[in-house]
Formats: sequence, C-alpha cells, structure tokens
Amino acid sequence: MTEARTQRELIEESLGFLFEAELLEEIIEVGKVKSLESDQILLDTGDDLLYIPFILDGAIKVSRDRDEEELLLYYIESGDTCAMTLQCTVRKSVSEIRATTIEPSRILMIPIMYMEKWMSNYSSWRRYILESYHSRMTELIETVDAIAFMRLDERLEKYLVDQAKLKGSLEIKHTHQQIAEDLHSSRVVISRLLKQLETKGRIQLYRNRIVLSSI
Amino acid sequence: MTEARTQRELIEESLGFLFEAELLEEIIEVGKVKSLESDQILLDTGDDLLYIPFILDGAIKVSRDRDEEELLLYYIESGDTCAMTLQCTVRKSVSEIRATTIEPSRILMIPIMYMEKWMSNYSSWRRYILESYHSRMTELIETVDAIAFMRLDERLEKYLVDQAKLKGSLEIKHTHQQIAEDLHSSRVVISRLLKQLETKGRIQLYRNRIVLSSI
DNA sequence: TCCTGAATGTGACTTTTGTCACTTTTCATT
DNA sequence: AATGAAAAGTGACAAAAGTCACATTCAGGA
Repeated sequence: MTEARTQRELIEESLGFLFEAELLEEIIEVGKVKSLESDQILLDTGDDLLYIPFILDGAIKVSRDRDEEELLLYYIESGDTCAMTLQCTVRKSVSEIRATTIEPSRILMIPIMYMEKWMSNYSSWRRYILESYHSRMTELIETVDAIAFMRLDERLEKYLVDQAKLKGSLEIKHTHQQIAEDLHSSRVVISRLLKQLETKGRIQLYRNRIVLSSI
Repeated sequence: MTEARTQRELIEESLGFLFEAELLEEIIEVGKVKSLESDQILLDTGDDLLYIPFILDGAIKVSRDRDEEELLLYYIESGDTCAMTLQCTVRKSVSEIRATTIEPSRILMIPIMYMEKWMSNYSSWRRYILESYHSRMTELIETVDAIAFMRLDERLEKYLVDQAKLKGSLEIKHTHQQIAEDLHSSRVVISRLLKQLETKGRIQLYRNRIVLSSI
C-alpha cells in the first residue's frame, strides 16, 4: 500500500502538470514503474517496441550504434519520453536506437495499446506527443549541426558543458574513453584535446574527473 | 471551374489513399495549391510557420544552414509533408530548416489552424502525422549515420545513388559545386573524389552531368 | 566559328583527426 | 607500503579532408 502510494505520488509529481486529471488516472492505472541503476540499457537497437517509456526521474542518453561504433544523439530527462518509440502504435517496429540510463532512474512503462486510444480521447496527450516528437527532432538537428559544422575540440567543449548542465555540476565523472565513445572518436584524440582545453584554462583534469571552469 | 476540377483531381490522386473521404473533402476545401519552379525556396530558416505543406508532385530537399554553410538532411516527395512544420499547432514557432524544390512541384498549403481539429476528429490524420514524424526522424538518423560513420567518398556515392533513385534516372544533372554544398564539403574535394569514382568505373563524368553505372 | 564565363582538373600544401606503440600516473587492493 | 590494473600522457607517423593558385575544357551565345 505504501509502495503504491509512493508510486502514485511519484507519477503525479513527474507527469501531473502534463496531463489532464482523468488521463493521469489511466496512466497510473496501466503503467508499471521500472527502477534502473546507472548505465543500464533500457532499450537496445533491434528491440521490439512494446512499451512507451516515460522518465519519472533520473536521466537517459539516447545513442546510435552501428557495428560496435557509437554516437550520442541526445539526452532525455524527467517528464520526457523517447519519441522513437511512439511509432509503434501505427506499425509494429523495432528500435533504431539505444537508450541507456546515465543516472539511477525510474521509468514508467505504458503498453503501446493505449497510445491510439489516448490520441483520440485526450488533447493533452496529443499535445504531449507532438511536443515530444518536435523536441527530439530539434535535438537531432542540433546533433547534426555539431557533427557537420563543428570541429572536434568545439564538440568536446559543448559535450562537457551539456553534461555539466544535465548533472547540475561543473564536475564531470567520465573517463576519456567514455567521452571518446559518446563523440565517436578515439581515446588518444580526446585526451589530447582535453589537455589543450586545460592549457587554455577551460578545465582541470583529474583521474576519472574533469572540472569545468565555467558553463 | 476546369481549374478547380483539375485541382481536386490532383489532390485526390496524391493524397486520396492517405485520408478518409470526409477529411479529404475538408482538405480540398481549405487547402491552396502553390506551384513552384525548380530550385525555389518553399520555406527558409527563421520563416514563420503558418501552413502545413503537402507535396502533391515534384520533390523537395530539406537542408540545414548555419551562416551560409549548408547540409542536406533529407528529401520529401509526393504524399509527404514536412514534419518540422507540424509543431506549429502547439506553439507558434519558426522554421529551423530550409525547404527547396528540386523539381517543378505543386504543394498544398493547409492553414495550421486545422491541425488540432483534425487531430481530434480523424484517425487517418493522426496516423499520418505520426508516420510523418517517424519517417523524418528515421531519415535524420540515417543522415547522422552517414556523417558520423562514413567517409566522404562513401557519402558521395550514397548521395549519387539517392539522387538517382529519387529522379528515377542514372543521370545526375548537378555541378560539382552543388554536390559539395549538399554534402557540406568543397568543390575541389568533390571533384577529386568523383574522379576516383570514375577511375573505379562507378560513374562517368561529363560537364554538368554524372552518369551512374548502376544503382 | 570564335569567344567567354562557368565548370572542371591538378599539384602542392596545411589542418584535422586517427593510429600505434609505448610510458607514466593514479588509486584501490592486498 | 607494495602492487597491479585502469587511466592518462606522449611522440611519431598516416590518412582524410580542406585550401590555394592556377591550368584546362567545354557549351552556348555573339
């Protein structure tokens, strides 16, 4: 009972301001909360899409991978969903991306069958879905911008700033190897560029830890 | 009268199979057909989004541009719409992309005010909007893949093949300069790589014209 | 046919990024 | 405190892509 109450409160807190009361009740009724540690794969390339995941708390990174090579696409946070999964209502399909927790996270899983029903019944749902798609498109385009128009050192700095904003801290606890994977580069190159950023006074380097001078 | 009849037939032919009859009638009633020559800008970065454009015939390329630099994102064809414009119902916004005709095209312009109404009334409309968003997302991801994971010579070959498929012809009537812009590279580099492709027997080069050996 | 501007070709060079083969540092265990 | 594995640093080199300056070629109008 306590557990159920807590769950209701959690959902109300994260999603309450997004949906009308009636829909929220339905969501609470049919959704299952899943708790994940950091660095767990929530959804992998090729997985069947059976649920629409809503992030209640924590944070997720969405990345593309092609034969072992990876590239960070965007992050999703509390209140967001993964737009790539929304398609499943229309046509059964599999994931084209990988979603990984980057913090301990709680995720509300809604079976896809409710998607179509809610689309016709709730304007708040329609609004939410369209907003989600649009945000994700915009973020994807921002990613394209970065890869196409920026040099790696600029992308690296942007990456560090984005991370800091996301975590709300100037301290980034990543190894150079992890950063290299997110940016689809190599560890040696990232180490080199980080050293340059340190020389320029933008960051301080420690083992497993980078401290940004400012955002 | 003849003009109106032709217009109705055109819309029915391009969009008829997508929407239920009743919605199609509404579309025909409120939409305005716009005819554009090749290489006309339909929508530019920063433009207000007031209409949802449906491609009736012809073809459009959608590209991102940042201070004079350009990058091709994807193409849209008959029956498609530009997903980036769909957001406008929810929140007034401006375009983040540029849409340019690459063939003489006819486009049906629907005032955005109908979007929300149709979303609640027509399941075919909902399905169409979701499908559009998803297709565009998928294409954007494909573009990200290309930029992130492929070398320029591979991207160039993919570009030529895509063009050929789009136009339904092995002959591509572009200057090296135009290709360089779409791929966000420089003319000299593209000329060099095209020469390599010719040496490998993949293409034949002429002035203003490239002929693919096979798709 | 000749001329001209646009399109294409080319060599020499630079910058950016990636790769390889190591060494050194750091931190958490014994 | 010793040690061992992971993380980070480093020099030398290679590959990919971009830049510059100029030469050549072509297509279409005068």
